[in-house]
Amino acid sequence: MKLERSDLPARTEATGLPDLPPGRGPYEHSDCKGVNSVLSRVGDKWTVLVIMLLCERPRRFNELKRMIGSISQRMLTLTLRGLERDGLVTRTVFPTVPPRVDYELTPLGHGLSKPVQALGLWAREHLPEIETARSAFDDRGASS
Amino acid sequence: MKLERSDLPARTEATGLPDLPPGRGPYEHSDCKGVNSVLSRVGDKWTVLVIMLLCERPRRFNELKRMIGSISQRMLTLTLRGLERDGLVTRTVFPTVPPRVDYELTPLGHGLSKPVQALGLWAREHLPEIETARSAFDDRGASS
DNA sequence: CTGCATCCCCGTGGATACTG
DNA sequence: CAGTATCCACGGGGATGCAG
Repeated sequence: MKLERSDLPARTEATGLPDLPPGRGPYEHSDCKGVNSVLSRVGDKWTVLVIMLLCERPRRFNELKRMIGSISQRMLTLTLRGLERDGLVTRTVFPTVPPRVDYELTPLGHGLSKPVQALGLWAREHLPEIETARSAFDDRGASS
Repeated sequence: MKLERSDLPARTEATGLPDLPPGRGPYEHSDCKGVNSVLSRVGDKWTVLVIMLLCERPRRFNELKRMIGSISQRMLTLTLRGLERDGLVTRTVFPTVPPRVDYELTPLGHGLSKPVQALGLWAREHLPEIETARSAFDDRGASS
C-alpha cells in the first residue's frame, strides 16, 4: 500500500482556520467534499461505536454484535463494509467449519480513532453543559 | 480507553433520542446516548461548516447563507437552531427595520471547534489514503 | 432580511427471513 | 456463525411560498 502524502493542503496552523482564498465566492474548498464524506461516516449511527470497540483489539462479528446489542446484523455489516472500504478496518476470514471473521483496525483506523476519541472525550466532558442548555432552550420555547 | 458509567438524567422526550430497550448488551453506557447525540450533530451535513465559519467571527444569517451557497434557508435555520439549543451559538436579534440577526460561537462552541478542527484536519491529511482505499475496494468488488 | 410552513423525494436504518 | 435480500417506516433535507 502506497501512501501519497506528497500534497498536504496548505493550512495556517493547527489552531487557526483553513486558508480562505479571498476571491472565492461560495465557501467551496475542493477538500470540502471529501472531508464531509469522512465526517459523515464518523457521524453516522454506529461507526464511532465500532471504532471504539475495535480500538482495544480485533473482534469477531458476533462479538461486536453482542457488545453493541441494539444493532441489527444488517447495519453492523454495512458499517463494517464502509470502514473496510475506506481502509480503516481489515476483514480476515477463517475458513473453519463454524465460519469466523475477524475485524481489526488498520493503522489508518487507529489514526482516526485518536481525533474521534478526542471528540468523544469533549462530548462526555461537556455533556452536562449541553444538556443544561438544551433544557433551558426547551423551557424557553415551551413557556412561549 | 475505559468508558466509565456516569449517571445521566433521564430526559429523552425532547431530544429526539429514542428510548433504549431494556435488553441491551453489556456495553450499555448511559453516556453513549449523549455522546452519540453530540457526534450526530457534528456529523450532520452542515453543522461543521457553520462552526468553521462562525469560528472566525460572528456572522449574519444571509452572510452564512451566501458563504455556503448550496444550503437552503430551511437547513441553515434548522442547523443554527440546533446549535443554539445546545448552547454552542448565541442568536442576537437587532430589531431594526431590515431585521438583522447575528450568530456567534459561545465559549462552549469554541471549545467544540477544536476537536472538530482536529478531526477535519485528519480528514484532509488522510483523504488521499482513504480515496485510494475506496477505489481499490470498488475495483475488487467490480471485478468479482 | 429573516424565518416558518408545506410538500415531497430519497436515503438511512430497523425487522425479518433466507443462504453458505 | 457470518452474511445477504427484501420490505418498509421514518426523518433528513431540498424547493417553494408566505409572514413578520
